[in-house]
Amino acid sequence: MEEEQQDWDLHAVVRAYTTTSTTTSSSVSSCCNPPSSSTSCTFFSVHPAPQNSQVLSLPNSTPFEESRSSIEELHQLCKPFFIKSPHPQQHHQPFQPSSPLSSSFSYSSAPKSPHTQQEQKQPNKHPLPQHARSATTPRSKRRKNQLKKVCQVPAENLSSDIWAWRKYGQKPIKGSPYPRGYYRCSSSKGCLARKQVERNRSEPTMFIVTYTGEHNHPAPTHRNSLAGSTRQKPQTATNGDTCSAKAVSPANSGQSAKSESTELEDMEDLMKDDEEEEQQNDQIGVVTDDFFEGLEELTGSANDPSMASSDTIVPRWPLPNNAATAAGGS
DNA sequence: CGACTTTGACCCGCGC
DNA sequence: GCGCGGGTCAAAGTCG
Repeated sequence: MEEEQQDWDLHAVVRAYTTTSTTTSSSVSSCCNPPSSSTSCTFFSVHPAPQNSQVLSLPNSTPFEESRSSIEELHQLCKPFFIKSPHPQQHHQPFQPSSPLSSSFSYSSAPKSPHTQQEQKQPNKHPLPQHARSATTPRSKRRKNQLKKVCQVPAENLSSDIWAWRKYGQKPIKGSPYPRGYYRCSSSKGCLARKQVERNRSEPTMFIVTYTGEHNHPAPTHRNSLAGSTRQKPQTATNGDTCSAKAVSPANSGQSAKSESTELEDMEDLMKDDEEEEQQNDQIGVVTDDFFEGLEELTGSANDPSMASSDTIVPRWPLPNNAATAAGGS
Protein backbone atom coordinates (compact mmCIF):
# COMPACT_ATOMS: atom_id res chain seq x y z
CA MET A 1 0.00 0.00 0.00
CA GLU A 2 2.39 2.52 1.09
CA GLU A 3 4.88 1.15 -1.19
CA GLU A 4 2.61 1.70 -3.97
CA GLN A 5 2.09 5.18 -2.98
CA GLN A 6 5.67 5.84 -2.72
CA ASP A 7 6.04 4.10 -5.89
CA TRP A 8 3.54 6.28 -7.25
CA ASP A 9 5.49 9.31 -6.71
CA LEU A 10 4.47 11.06 -9.77
CA HIS A 11 4.64 14.58 -8.88
CA ALA A 12 7.46 14.89 -11.16
CA VAL A 13 6.16 12.65 -13.69
CA VAL A 14 3.33 14.70 -14.31
CA ARG A 15 4.81 17.73 -15.55
CA ALA A 16 6.14 15.62 -18.12
CA TYR A 17 3.17 14.94 -20.00
CA THR A 18 0.84 16.73 -22.16
CA THR A 19 0.02 16.00 -25.59
CA THR A 20 0.89 18.13 -28.37
CA SER A 21 -1.46 17.67 -31.04
CA THR A 22 -3.75 20.46 -30.59
CA THR A 23 -6.83 18.68 -30.20
CA THR A 24 -10.24 19.54 -30.66
CA SER A 25 -12.10 16.44 -30.38
CA SER A 26 -14.13 15.15 -33.14
CA SER A 27 -13.01 12.29 -35.10
CA VAL A 28 -9.41 11.60 -35.56
CA SER A 29 -8.04 10.50 -38.74
CA SER A 30 -6.54 7.29 -37.94
CA CYS A 31 -2.90 7.15 -37.78
CA CYS A 32 -1.37 4.66 -40.01
CA ASN A 33 1.74 4.13 -38.14
CA PRO A 34 2.61 0.69 -37.20
CA PRO A 35 1.68 -0.13 -33.74
CA SER A 36 5.22 -0.28 -32.81
CA SER A 37 4.93 2.30 -30.23
CA SER A 38 3.74 1.28 -26.94
CA THR A 39 1.34 4.03 -26.87
CA SER A 40 -1.99 4.54 -28.24
CA CYS A 41 -4.21 7.47 -28.45
CA THR A 42 -7.82 7.62 -28.16
CA PHE A 43 -9.92 10.62 -28.55
CA PHE A 44 -13.34 10.89 -27.26
CA SER A 45 -15.13 13.73 -28.59
CA VAL A 46 -18.11 15.45 -27.44
CA HIS A 47 -19.54 14.73 -30.73
CA PRO A 48 -21.07 11.39 -30.53
CA ALA A 49 -19.13 10.07 -33.34
CA PRO A 50 -19.46 6.39 -33.84
CA GLN A 51 -15.82 5.97 -33.42
CA ASN A 52 -14.80 8.76 -31.37
CA SER A 53 -12.02 6.87 -29.99
CA GLN A 54 -9.14 5.68 -31.90
CA VAL A 55 -5.92 4.29 -31.06
CA LEU A 56 -3.11 6.13 -32.50
CA SER A 57 0.11 4.46 -32.70
CA LEU A 58 2.93 6.72 -33.21
CA PRO A 59 6.31 5.92 -34.46
CA ASN A 60 8.91 4.98 -32.17
CA SER A 61 12.04 5.14 -34.06
CA THR A 62 14.60 7.55 -35.18
CA PRO A 63 14.03 11.05 -34.24
CA PHE A 64 14.56 12.59 -37.56
CA GLU A 65 13.17 10.35 -40.12
CA GLU A 66 10.54 9.26 -37.88
CA SER A 67 9.88 12.58 -36.51
CA ARG A 68 9.33 13.80 -39.92
CA SER A 69 6.99 11.13 -40.83
CA SER A 70 5.54 11.43 -37.46
CA ILE A 71 4.84 14.97 -38.02
CA GLU A 72 3.16 14.15 -41.16
CA GLU A 73 1.24 11.52 -39.52
CA LEU A 74 0.56 13.77 -36.76
CA HIS A 75 -0.42 16.39 -39.10
CA GLN A 76 -2.89 14.10 -40.65
CA LEU A 77 -3.92 13.09 -37.36
CA CYS A 78 -4.37 16.47 -35.98
CA LYS A 79 -5.90 18.14 -38.89
CA PRO A 80 -9.30 17.39 -37.78
CA PHE A 81 -8.50 18.92 -34.48
CA PHE A 82 -7.17 22.12 -35.71
CA ILE A 83 -10.28 23.97 -35.86
CA LYS A 84 -10.08 27.60 -35.82
CA SER A 85 -11.39 28.72 -32.59
CA PRO A 86 -10.90 32.18 -31.46
CA HIS A 87 -12.68 31.17 -28.37
CA PRO A 88 -11.23 27.98 -27.36
CA GLN A 89 -13.62 27.71 -24.59
CA GLN A 90 -16.39 27.42 -26.97
CA HIS A 91 -14.79 24.80 -29.01
CA HIS A 92 -13.26 21.86 -27.66
CA GLN A 93 -9.80 22.70 -27.98
CA PRO A 94 -8.75 21.74 -24.65
CA PHE A 95 -5.11 21.89 -24.64
CA GLN A 96 -2.25 21.96 -26.83
CA PRO A 97 -0.80 18.73 -26.26
CA SER A 98 2.81 18.67 -26.35
CA SER A 99 3.71 15.27 -27.31
CA PRO A 100 1.43 13.44 -29.46
CA LEU A 101 4.16 11.32 -30.62
CA SER A 102 4.25 9.37 -27.61
CA SER A 103 1.24 7.99 -26.30
CA SER A 104 -2.29 7.48 -26.50
CA PHE A 105 -4.74 10.13 -26.12
CA SER A 106 -8.32 9.83 -25.87
CA TYR A 107 -10.72 12.54 -25.62
CA SER A 108 -13.81 11.83 -23.87
CA SER A 109 -16.59 14.10 -23.48
CA ALA A 110 -18.37 14.18 -20.37
CA PRO A 111 -20.63 11.38 -19.96
CA LYS A 112 -23.59 13.48 -20.53
CA SER A 113 -24.33 16.75 -22.03
CA PRO A 114 -22.05 18.13 -24.57
CA HIS A 115 -21.32 21.20 -22.64
CA THR A 116 -17.72 21.47 -22.35
CA GLN A 117 -15.63 23.81 -20.45
CA GLN A 118 -18.32 26.23 -19.84
CA GLU A 119 -19.47 24.32 -16.94
CA GLN A 120 -16.24 24.72 -15.28
CA LYS A 121 -16.88 28.31 -14.89
CA GLN A 122 -20.45 28.25 -14.05
CA PRO A 123 -20.66 29.29 -10.54
CA ASN A 124 -23.82 27.71 -9.88
CA LYS A 125 -23.60 25.71 -6.86
CA HIS A 126 -21.37 26.28 -4.06
CA PRO A 127 -23.18 28.56 -1.93
CA LEU A 128 -21.01 27.17 0.64
CA PRO A 129 -17.74 28.66 1.22
CA GLN A 130 -15.90 25.76 2.43
CA HIS A 131 -12.96 27.47 3.86
CA ALA A 132 -13.94 30.32 1.75
CA ARG A 133 -14.34 27.93 -1.00
CA SER A 134 -12.81 29.86 -3.65
CA ALA A 135 -15.40 31.95 -5.21
CA THR A 136 -13.22 31.85 -8.20
CA THR A 137 -13.23 28.17 -8.75
CA PRO A 138 -16.66 26.85 -8.62
CA ARG A 139 -16.42 23.24 -8.17
CA SER A 140 -19.89 22.68 -9.27
CA LYS A 141 -20.33 20.29 -12.04
CA ARG A 142 -16.71 19.69 -11.98
CA ARG A 143 -17.26 16.17 -12.95
CA LYS A 144 -20.01 16.92 -15.24
CA ASN A 145 -19.65 17.39 -18.85
CA GLN A 146 -16.01 17.86 -18.77
CA LEU A 147 -14.08 17.31 -21.86
CA LYS A 148 -11.44 14.84 -21.06
CA LYS A 149 -8.56 13.53 -22.87
CA VAL A 150 -7.23 10.25 -21.78
CA CYS A 151 -3.78 9.23 -22.73
CA GLN A 152 -1.95 6.13 -22.03
CA VAL A 153 1.72 6.65 -21.90
CA PRO A 154 4.66 4.55 -21.05
CA ALA A 155 6.65 5.60 -18.10
CA GLU A 156 9.41 6.93 -20.19
CA ASN A 157 7.14 9.24 -22.00
CA LEU A 158 5.77 10.76 -18.96
CA SER A 159 8.41 13.36 -19.04
CA SER A 160 7.57 14.70 -22.37
CA ASP A 161 5.36 17.43 -21.31
CA ILE A 162 6.04 21.01 -21.98
CA TRP A 163 3.68 22.31 -19.42
CA ALA A 164 4.40 22.85 -15.84
CA TRP A 165 2.17 20.92 -13.55
CA ARG A 166 1.66 21.24 -9.92
CA LYS A 167 0.28 18.52 -7.82
CA TYR A 168 -2.69 19.43 -5.75
CA GLY A 169 -3.90 16.12 -4.61
CA GLN A 170 -3.63 12.42 -4.64
CA LYS A 171 -6.22 9.83 -3.96
CA PRO A 172 -6.39 6.15 -3.83
CA ILE A 173 -8.76 4.89 -6.40
CA LYS A 174 -11.07 2.16 -5.59
CA GLY A 175 -10.26 -0.97 -7.39
CA SER A 176 -6.87 0.21 -8.30
CA PRO A 177 -3.78 -0.55 -6.36
CA TYR A 178 -2.33 2.70 -7.48
CA PRO A 179 -3.34 6.09 -6.33
CA ARG A 180 -4.22 8.83 -8.73
CA GLY A 181 -2.41 12.06 -8.71
CA TYR A 182 -4.09 15.34 -9.48
CA TYR A 183 -2.21 18.10 -11.12
CA ARG A 184 -2.99 21.50 -12.38
CA CYS A 185 -1.12 23.76 -14.66
CA SER A 186 1.20 25.98 -12.76
CA SER A 187 2.31 28.05 -15.65
CA SER A 188 -0.53 30.36 -15.30
CA LYS A 189 -2.63 31.05 -12.32
CA GLY A 190 -5.93 31.05 -13.97
CA CYS A 191 -5.21 28.09 -16.12
CA LEU A 192 -7.93 25.53 -15.95
CA ALA A 193 -5.90 22.77 -17.36
CA ARG A 194 -5.76 19.75 -15.15
CA LYS A 195 -4.24 16.46 -15.35
CA GLN A 196 -4.64 13.18 -13.62
CA VAL A 197 -2.01 10.58 -13.61
CA GLU A 198 -2.71 7.06 -12.75
CA ARG A 199 -0.85 3.91 -13.29
CA ASN A 200 -2.39 1.34 -15.45
CA ARG A 201 -3.48 -1.51 -13.35
CA SER A 202 -3.04 -4.17 -15.90
CA GLU A 203 0.12 -2.68 -17.17
CA PRO A 204 2.09 -1.02 -14.47
CA THR A 205 4.57 0.29 -16.91
CA MET A 206 1.94 2.36 -18.52
CA PHE A 207 0.33 5.41 -17.11
CA ILE A 208 -3.04 6.74 -17.76
CA VAL A 209 -3.00 10.43 -18.05
CA THR A 210 -6.21 12.29 -18.18
CA TYR A 211 -6.33 15.89 -19.20
CA THR A 212 -9.17 18.11 -18.34
CA GLY A 213 -9.78 21.68 -19.10
CA GLU A 214 -7.62 23.69 -21.30
CA HIS A 215 -4.69 25.96 -20.99
CA ASN A 216 -5.68 29.55 -21.26
CA HIS A 217 -2.22 30.67 -21.98
CA PRO A 218 0.41 29.95 -24.55
CA ALA A 219 2.58 27.05 -24.00
CA PRO A 220 6.02 27.80 -22.78
CA THR A 221 8.35 27.76 -25.68
CA HIS A 222 11.17 26.33 -23.79
CA ARG A 223 10.82 24.11 -20.97
CA ASN A 224 13.33 25.85 -18.92
CA SER A 225 11.16 28.82 -18.99
CA LEU A 226 8.52 27.08 -17.13
CA ALA A 227 7.40 28.65 -14.04
CA GLY A 228 7.55 26.18 -11.35
CA SER A 229 8.83 22.79 -11.51
CA THR A 230 9.05 19.75 -9.64
CA ARG A 231 11.60 19.64 -7.09
CA GLN A 232 14.30 17.23 -7.03
CA LYS A 233 14.20 15.36 -3.90
CA PRO A 234 17.25 13.76 -2.64
CA GLN A 235 16.26 10.35 -3.60
CA THR A 236 15.27 9.22 -0.30
CA ALA A 237 15.91 5.62 -0.57
CA THR A 238 12.70 4.99 1.09
CA ASN A 239 11.28 3.65 -2.01
CA GLY A 240 13.51 0.86 -2.28
CA ASP A 241 12.94 -0.28 -5.69
CA THR A 242 11.37 2.52 -7.41
CA CYS A 243 12.91 5.54 -7.12
CA SER A 244 11.21 8.43 -6.22
CA ALA A 245 13.23 10.74 -7.93
CA LYS A 246 11.00 13.39 -8.48
CA ALA A 247 12.30 15.56 -10.82
CA VAL A 248 11.31 15.66 -14.01
CA SER A 249 11.58 17.92 -16.34
CA PRO A 250 13.43 20.54 -17.51
CA ALA A 251 12.83 23.14 -15.26
CA ASN A 252 14.08 21.13 -12.58
CA SER A 253 17.57 20.76 -13.28
CA GLY A 254 19.00 23.84 -14.65
CA GLN A 255 21.52 21.74 -16.31
CA SER A 256 19.26 19.67 -18.27
CA ALA A 257 17.19 22.63 -19.02
CA LYS A 258 20.07 24.46 -20.41
CA SER A 259 21.40 21.88 -22.65
CA GLU A 260 17.93 21.23 -23.54
CA SER A 261 17.29 24.63 -24.83
CA THR A 262 20.34 24.73 -26.97
CA GLU A 263 19.77 21.40 -28.38
CA LEU A 264 16.25 22.22 -28.86
CA GLU A 265 17.11 25.14 -30.95
CA ASP A 266 19.23 22.94 -33.01
CA MET A 267 16.55 20.47 -33.49
CA GLU A 268 14.05 23.12 -33.99
CA ASP A 269 15.85 24.33 -37.01
CA LEU A 270 15.68 20.99 -38.50
CA MET A 271 12.19 20.53 -37.54
CA LYS A 272 11.14 23.87 -38.74
CA ASP A 273 11.84 22.91 -42.25
CA ASP A 274 9.48 20.15 -41.89
CA GLU A 275 7.10 22.30 -40.10
CA GLU A 276 7.09 24.81 -42.83
CA GLU A 277 6.32 22.19 -45.29
CA GLU A 278 3.65 20.90 -43.17
CA GLN A 279 2.33 24.27 -42.53
CA GLN A 280 2.16 25.02 -46.16
CA ASN A 281 0.28 21.92 -46.68
CA ASP A 282 -1.87 22.73 -43.83
CA GLN A 283 -2.81 25.98 -45.23
CA ILE A 284 -4.65 24.08 -47.75
CA GLY A 285 -6.73 22.71 -45.08
CA VAL A 286 -7.67 24.26 -41.88
CA VAL A 287 -4.73 25.68 -40.17
CA THR A 288 -4.57 27.96 -37.32
CA ASP A 289 -2.13 29.50 -35.06
CA ASP A 290 -2.96 26.83 -32.73
CA PHE A 291 -1.68 24.42 -35.13
CA PHE A 292 1.59 26.16 -35.43
CA GLU A 293 1.78 26.35 -31.79
CA GLY A 294 1.19 22.75 -31.70
CA LEU A 295 3.90 22.19 -34.15
CA GLU A 296 6.27 24.20 -32.20
CA GLU A 297 5.54 22.22 -29.23
CA LEU A 298 5.80 19.26 -31.30
CA THR A 299 9.18 20.10 -32.48
CA GLY A 300 10.06 20.67 -28.99
CA SER A 301 8.79 17.35 -28.13
CA ALA A 302 10.39 15.85 -31.07
CA ASN A 303 13.55 16.66 -29.38
CA ASP A 304 12.34 15.06 -26.41
CA PRO A 305 13.87 11.72 -26.21
CA SER A 306 10.88 10.30 -24.75
CA MET A 307 9.02 11.36 -27.73
CA ALA A 308 11.41 9.96 -30.16
CA SER A 309 11.02 6.67 -28.70
CA SER A 310 13.48 5.89 -26.14
CA ASP A 311 14.20 2.62 -27.65
CA THR A 312 16.27 3.74 -30.45
CA ILE A 313 17.84 6.89 -29.38
CA VAL A 314 19.59 8.20 -26.45
CA PRO A 315 17.85 10.87 -24.59
CA ARG A 316 19.25 14.22 -25.24
CA TRP A 317 18.54 15.35 -21.83
CA PRO A 318 18.63 13.47 -18.68
CA LEU A 319 15.22 12.64 -17.83
CA PRO A 320 14.86 9.00 -17.42
CA ASN A 321 15.35 9.37 -13.86
CA ASN A 322 12.36 11.27 -13.31
CA ALA A 323 10.12 9.93 -15.80
CA ALA A 324 10.80 6.41 -15.14
CA THR A 325 11.41 6.81 -11.55
CA ALA A 326 8.70 9.15 -10.88
CA ALA A 327 6.67 6.89 -12.90
CA GLY A 328 6.88 4.55 -10.12
CA GLY A 329 10.11 3.08 -10.91
CA SER A 330 8.86 1.00 -13.62
C1' DC B 1 10.60 34.08 0.09
C1' DG B 2 8.24 31.83 -3.31
C1' DA B 3 6.91 27.62 -5.30
C1' DC B 4 6.04 22.91 -4.67
C1' DT B 5 4.51 18.46 -2.30
C1' DT B 6 1.92 16.11 1.07
C1' DT B 7 -2.18 14.96 3.29
C1' DG B 8 -6.56 15.09 5.66
C1' DA B 9 -10.95 16.96 5.20
C1' DC B 10 -14.62 18.68 2.66
C1' DC B 11 -17.90 18.81 -1.07
C1' DC B 12 -20.51 17.17 -4.79
C1' DG B 13 -21.81 14.16 -8.65
C1' DC B 14 -23.56 9.88 -9.55
C1' DG B 15 -25.57 5.38 -8.96
C1' DC B 16 -28.69 2.62 -6.39
C1' DG C 1 -32.88 10.19 -0.45
C1' DC C 2 -28.61 8.03 0.79
C1' DG C 3 -24.07 6.58 0.49
C1' DC C 4 -19.92 5.97 -2.05
C1' DG C 5 -16.24 7.55 -4.41
C1' DG C 6 -13.86 10.95 -6.82
C1' DG C 7 -12.16 15.68 -7.18
C1' DT C 8 -10.60 19.84 -4.85
C1' DC C 9 -9.09 22.77 -1.12
C1' DA C 10 -5.87 24.49 1.96
C1' DA C 11 -2.68 24.12 5.92
C1' DA C 12 1.73 22.53 6.99
C1' DG C 13 6.12 21.32 5.76
C1' DT C 14 10.05 21.18 2.43
C1' DC C 15 13.24 22.84 -0.83
C1' DG C 16 16.02 25.99 -3.78
